[in-house]
Amino acid sequence: MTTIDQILTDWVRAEFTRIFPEAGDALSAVQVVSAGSPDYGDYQCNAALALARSLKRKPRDIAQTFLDQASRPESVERLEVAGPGFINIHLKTIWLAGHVAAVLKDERLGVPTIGTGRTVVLDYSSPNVAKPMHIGHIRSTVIGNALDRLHRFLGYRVISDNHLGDWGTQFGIIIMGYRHFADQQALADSPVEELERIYVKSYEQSKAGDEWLQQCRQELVKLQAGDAENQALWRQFVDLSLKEFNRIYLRLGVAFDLTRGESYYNPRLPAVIDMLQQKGLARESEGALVVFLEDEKLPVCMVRKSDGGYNYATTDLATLISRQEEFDPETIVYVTDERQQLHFKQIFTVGKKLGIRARLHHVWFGLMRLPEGTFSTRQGNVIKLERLLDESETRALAVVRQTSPAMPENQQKAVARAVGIGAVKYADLSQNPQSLVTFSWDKALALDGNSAPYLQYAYARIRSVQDKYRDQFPGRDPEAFPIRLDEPVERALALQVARFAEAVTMAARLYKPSVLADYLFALSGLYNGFYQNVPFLKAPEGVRESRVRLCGVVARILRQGLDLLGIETPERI
RNA sequence: ACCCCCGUAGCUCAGGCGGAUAGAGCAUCGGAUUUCUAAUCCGAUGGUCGCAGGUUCAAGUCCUGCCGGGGGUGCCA
Repeated sequence: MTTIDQILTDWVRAEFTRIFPEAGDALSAVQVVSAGSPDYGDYQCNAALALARSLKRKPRDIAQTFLDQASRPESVERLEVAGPGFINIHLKTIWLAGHVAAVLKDERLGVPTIGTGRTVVLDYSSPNVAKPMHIGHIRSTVIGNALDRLHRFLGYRVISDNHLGDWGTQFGIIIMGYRHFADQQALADSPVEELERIYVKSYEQSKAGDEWLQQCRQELVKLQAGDAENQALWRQFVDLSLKEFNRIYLRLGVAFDLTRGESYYNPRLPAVIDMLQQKGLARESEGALVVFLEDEKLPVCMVRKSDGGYNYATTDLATLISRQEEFDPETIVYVTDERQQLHFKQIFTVGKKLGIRARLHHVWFGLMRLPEGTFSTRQGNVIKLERLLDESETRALAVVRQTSPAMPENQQKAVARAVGIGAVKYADLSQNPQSLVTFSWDKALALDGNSAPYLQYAYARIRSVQDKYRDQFPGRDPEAFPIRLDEPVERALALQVARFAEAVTMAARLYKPSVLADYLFALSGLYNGFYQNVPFLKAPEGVRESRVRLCGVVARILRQGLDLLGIETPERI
C-alpha cells in the first residue's frame, strides 16, 4: 500500500513539474506533509515558498497558479492558498474512509516491506561478563531490540548480535580475585554478584600494590596463551554470566541471532594487523602499532599495544571484517552509550580504508545517571536491572489489584508483568535517546500520562468494546458495513490510522523508536477522545458498525506498534 | 587545550527537509461517570526556545562567538 503523504507527494510533484518545468532540480524537493493544525486542512504543501526564488515569482502567485492548473486526484476534496503561500489540502472524507478500510484489510496495516533483500547487522546490549546488568544497560538492550523488531517487520534480514564483553584485561583481575577471595557458597547462590564482588576487591588490591597488578597481568597472559586452568575459569565466568543475562533477556522478551563475545574474534586479531600493515595503514609509534588518521582529523587509533597485546579497536575491526565477509550487510548498526562515539568514528574510518562496503551507523544514547552523579560498579551505587524490573512489576501489581479486584490473581500478576516491564521499556523508548538521563524511580515507573500503560489501557478498552459488541449483536459482521467518518473526532482518528506506515518507516530510517512511540501515544489520545465523546454500541446501526471497525483497526495498530517496541498488550488490564 | 552532545513551561521531555499562533506528560486549579474499563476525558494556569550577533520572505531548527552541564581525547572497554 502507498501512504497518503506519498500519494499526494507524487501527484503534487508531477503537477509542479508539468506546470513549472523551469524550476528544474528544485522540483525534487517538492513534497506534501501532514498539516500543522486541523485548521489548515489534512495535508499541506510548502513548495510554493521554496520555489519562489528559483522561479522569481511571489509564493502566493505560484500557489494560485498551481490551484488553477493542477489536476485533482480522486482523493482531494479541495485546495486552498493560505498565509504566505501554503497550499492546504483537504481530503475527501469518503476517500479517507476507503483508505482506512484498506489499511484495516491489510495484513501489514499498510506498512510496506521496504527491507526485502536487504541485510542489516544490529549490535546491541553487549554487557560485560562478570558484572551484573544494571539500569545503564537497559537503554542499549531496549532501543536495540526495538530497532531489531522494526527492521524485521519492514522485511529486512536482520542479524542481531550480542557482542559480549567477555575478553580483556579485567579477566586477569577476576582470576586473581577468584583464587584469593571466592566464596563458593555465594558463587552458587548469586554467581554474578559474587564475581563482581571478587572483581572489585581484586581491583582495589591492584590499586594498592604493584605486585598484585603484576600477578593479574600474568594470569591474563596465561589465559590468553591457552592455559587450561585459566581457560576453564574463564569459561565458567562466561557461562555463569550468560545464564543470568538470559534470565533477564527472557523477562524482557529479547532474543539474539548470535551471541558472539569479543573472544570469538580473538583468533582473527593477528590477521587484522597483517591487513593493516599490508595496506600500509599501521605504523610503529612509541613501541605500539597505530593507525594515523590525521587526514580525517581524528586521534590515532592504536591496534597493538607496546607489550604486544591487542585492544578493543583491534577486536572491533576484526568483528567488522568478519561481519562483512559472513553476511555482506547493507548496514551495520551499533547501539552503545555516548562514550564510544570517537571510538566508532575511528573504527568506521579504518574499516572503510580496509574495504568495508557496508554503511556503518552508530546509534548512541546518553549515559544514565543518578541524581547524585554517575554510578559505577566500583563505587557500589549501581541499581541492578533486575531490581528495577521487580520494583516496576510490584508497583503495577498494586495498581492492578486496586483497579481490577475481581480479576483472578494469576491474571493480575500476568497483567502486572506486562504493564511493569512495558512501563520501564517505554520510559526509554519514548524519548530521544541522545540526551543524558537522570534516573528516577518515579519516571522509570510512571504508569500514567505518556506511558506504556496508557497505550495498553486503550487497547484493553477496545477489546472490551469488541467483546460487548459480539455479546449484544451475535452473528453480526461489522465488516459488512462501510467506514463512516461523520464526526470530526472520527476523521482525525482515521487520519492518524492512515499514518501508521509513515511512523514505522520513519522510526526505522532515523533509528529512533521514539518516533513510533510518539505516534502511538497520539493515536491513543485521539482514540480516548473518540471513546469518551461518541457512543459505539448505542449508536444507530451502520454508525455503530463503522465505529466498531475503527476500534478494531486502532487495536491492531496498537498491538502491532507496541509489539515493534517490544511491549506486550494484555487483553484486559 | 582540542573534539562530540545537550540547554525549550515549576519538573521531565517532543519538536525528519528552515514554514502558519512553539507542543505533550507530570504538578497546580476547575469540571465530566444512572451509559461501551475514570490507568480516562474536557478546560485553565504556565514560554525573552541559555545569551549575543549573522544568513533570508521566514530561525527552536542553519552559521559564528560566548555562558552553563555532560562525555571523550594512543597502551581500560
